[in-house]
Amino acid sequence: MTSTENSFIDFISNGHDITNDVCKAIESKILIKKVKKKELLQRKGDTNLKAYYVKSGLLKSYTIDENGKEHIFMFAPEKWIISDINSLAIPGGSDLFVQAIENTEVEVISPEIFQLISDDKNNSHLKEVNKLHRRNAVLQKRIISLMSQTAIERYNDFIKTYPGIVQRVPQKMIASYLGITPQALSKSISQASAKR
Amino acid sequence: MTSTENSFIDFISNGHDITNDVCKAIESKILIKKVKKKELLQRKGDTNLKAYYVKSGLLKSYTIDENGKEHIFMFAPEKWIISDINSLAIPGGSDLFVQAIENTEVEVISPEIFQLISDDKNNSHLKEVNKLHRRNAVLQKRIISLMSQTAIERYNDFIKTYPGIVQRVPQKMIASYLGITPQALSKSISQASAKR
DNA sequence: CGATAATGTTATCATTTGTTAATGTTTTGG
DNA sequence: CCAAAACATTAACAAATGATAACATTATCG
Repeated sequence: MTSTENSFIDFISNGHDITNDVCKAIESKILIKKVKKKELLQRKGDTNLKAYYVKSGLLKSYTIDENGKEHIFMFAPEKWIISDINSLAIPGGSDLFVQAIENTEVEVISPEIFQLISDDKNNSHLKEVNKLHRRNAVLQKRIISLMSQTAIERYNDFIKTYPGIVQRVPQKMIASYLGITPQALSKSISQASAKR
Repeated sequence: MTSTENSFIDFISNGHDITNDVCKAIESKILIKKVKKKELLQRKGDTNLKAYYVKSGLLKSYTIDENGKEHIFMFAPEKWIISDINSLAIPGGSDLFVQAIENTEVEVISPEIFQLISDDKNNSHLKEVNKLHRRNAVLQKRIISLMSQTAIERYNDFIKTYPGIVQRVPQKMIASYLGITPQALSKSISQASAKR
């Protein structure tokens, strides 16, 4: 990855050997989309799942439980990919909503594009698998964190894990990400700073 | 998968087109290991990571937090694969311990075996990726569950997700999986049954 | 079998987090 | 700039969960 990476092709080219043919085939299928703040890219239950490479702006993926409460699954700032492609392998469509927090420009990546990459014999598939493993590891860490840490501890970890995001999203979203109410987070933060 | 699947080869052959050569190469590298109850297959921090296909018995993977409390990440009964192969992509070695709950027979799968599968051009790599996506989806569901459900709700889900396991593991392990103390689970269960 | 360890239950009290509501502040968009 | 919406904070009380301890039950293994 160069420091100027700003496209899905750059993103996956990192460490991959992608043939020029495949590269062009992919580029021809990638769609650029601009979404405004609060606009939805994907709804829970959607079956035509896509992935989104964020060129600029900020997205979130989240679920809404039976009580109508929102739970953010992840944030995706510039150069991140957000998707619920998982759900391709699962009946019932997407579990998640994807919505723009800021005005955002994304590259829309359809499942067929992943297919192209996988079909490219010159490409080292291990890299793709490796990325899935990394994602897996992130999820694993988060589960363990949810089971073993208190909300304020998770908050402090969050700040380290997503530097800069705290400044860009309302605190209630961070609470949602942490799995607690905005009130509880506000309380925790003020108590924690009072101790110092 | 046939209903008599009882090996890693059977497991990955499901839906894959594996050449006979690769198949034999894999088989020659798979090691069968018997572990007794409470025996450790892997320790936190281990760098020579393996995956384990469970032929019989029952394994758990777990972490131990700063307070010495155990948090179970997953259970693996017969025909499941347990691994922290994720951590291959992450510095610092494994996050998890893997230990036998019952006397267990496993096939030890080293990373090079995954390499063999990935290098087999006749094999549809998408299937491998698909499995990772499924695993991903499971983790995702669990995170959402941890954020949005109460302990007793997670317990009821657990019973559905892992039928039969409730009978095979001590309740305190289920508590650990759910992210609560054994006492809290005992309380929750008795309260829930009292309401009926 | 019998001693020991492991597990499950119950109880009490503390802590964390949730719920609801009120209020003040900030942001947004016309 | 102004009105409305979104957000943050605080408070009082409820509910869930944790910590600790005591005790009962069950499993293990020599």
